[in-house]
Amino acid sequence: MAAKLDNIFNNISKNNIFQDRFVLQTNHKPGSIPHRDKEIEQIASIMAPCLRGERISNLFVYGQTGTGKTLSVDYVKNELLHRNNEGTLALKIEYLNCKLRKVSDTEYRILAELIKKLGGSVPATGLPTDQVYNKFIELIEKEKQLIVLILDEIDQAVKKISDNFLYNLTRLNSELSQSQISIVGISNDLKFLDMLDPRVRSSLGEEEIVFSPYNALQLQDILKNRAEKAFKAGVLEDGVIAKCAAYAAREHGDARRALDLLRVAGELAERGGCLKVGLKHVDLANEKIDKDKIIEVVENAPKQQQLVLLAAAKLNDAKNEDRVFTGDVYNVYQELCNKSKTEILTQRRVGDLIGELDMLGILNAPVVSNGRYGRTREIKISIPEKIYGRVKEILLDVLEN
DNA sequence: GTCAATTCACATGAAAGAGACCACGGTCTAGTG
DNA sequence: CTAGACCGTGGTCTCTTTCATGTGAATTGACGA
Repeated sequence: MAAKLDNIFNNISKNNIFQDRFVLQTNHKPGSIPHRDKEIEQIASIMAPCLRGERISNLFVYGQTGTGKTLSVDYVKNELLHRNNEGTLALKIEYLNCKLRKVSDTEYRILAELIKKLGGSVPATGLPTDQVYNKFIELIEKEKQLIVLILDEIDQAVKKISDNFLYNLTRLNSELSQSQISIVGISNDLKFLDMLDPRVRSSLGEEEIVFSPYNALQLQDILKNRAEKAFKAGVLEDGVIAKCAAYAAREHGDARRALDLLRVAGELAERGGCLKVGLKHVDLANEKIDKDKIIEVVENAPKQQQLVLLAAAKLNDAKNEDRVFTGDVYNVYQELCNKSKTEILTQRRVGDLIGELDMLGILNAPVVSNGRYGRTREIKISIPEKIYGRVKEILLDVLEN
């Protein structure tokens, strides 16, 4: 055992692969953003008037995940603030990611978070929402200022709440006498604007910018840039970067994914005590990322959801009938609840849980119509063979206690 | 054989309840002068 | 007399239930060739 540990620690302390691992982490902000010059220029020209103290048009930025939206907007934001560093203008640009756990899901919390960012404070709960609005307005009106709110992953927020939250925000200007607000929305969902109320759409989408996905070559470029700083010279074998880029390009050109791949590949190589990062590490990394995601989700899922998944897994194993439907799962689920002395949820709710598992990609549960025999979901497990065992262990563990 | 009506087994929506959490303001209690 | 403990009220949040409505195609049955 001691020898093994020695081995591990030595490998780490030698650290023969990475130079600066942080560069590959997702929260790292690179100094330059390749292949996004045009978009950055657009954003800058739209936001520039705020340097003259004028209200800027509301802006809407679309694009798939990992296409550099957040990064670009953030970059422009910093440039603007930098140019205004003498503080001649009362200009505030606040960034808020609507998807963060603490923020998520409710109008109240988003407002609370905004207030906090603007220097006020608001209790986590317990206040009527309109009072929070008042506080928000009061805070803004305290002095004459220009405020730009950058709302990242705004689609997530609107999906959970309704869009009249956005309506309220856009309308806020009419209630303000001296200050002014602009909104920059960032969304992954291209169809997002269509879902909105027309009134909101017209006022929010005064300007729109679309970020197209990176292609494989651009991804390679980005990776090369970062890899130079992240890895020691010469540890990357030929084709590693190209392969990472290719994998990521397959997934709608997600740069984040590409960087994750590269980082995990590096870590795997390091852990394996290799001196170089090879193609096989990339393959392993690709697998590992998916696996880890699934296992993490399964582990952290609420108990009821785990039981539903276990029920589905049991039916999947039994396989005397090749098609598994919601009703079947519900029956098995009930048995499991009895066994583990858990409260039994209604079928309505279980249906939703199955839907959530489907969204997470753990189940594949499309709605099918069997004509006379009703309409239901046909449920299949979509967990890779290799970790299916692990997942079931986790689930059976849940059943025990 | 053709076509519309029927029917199944849920999906999907909307509304509302339970229980946890929290802020606020009023009241009570103990300590202080 | 005052600061802090305590309590009731009213608000939010999350998860869930209840009630209501929707749905796609296999099946059925009437109809005509």
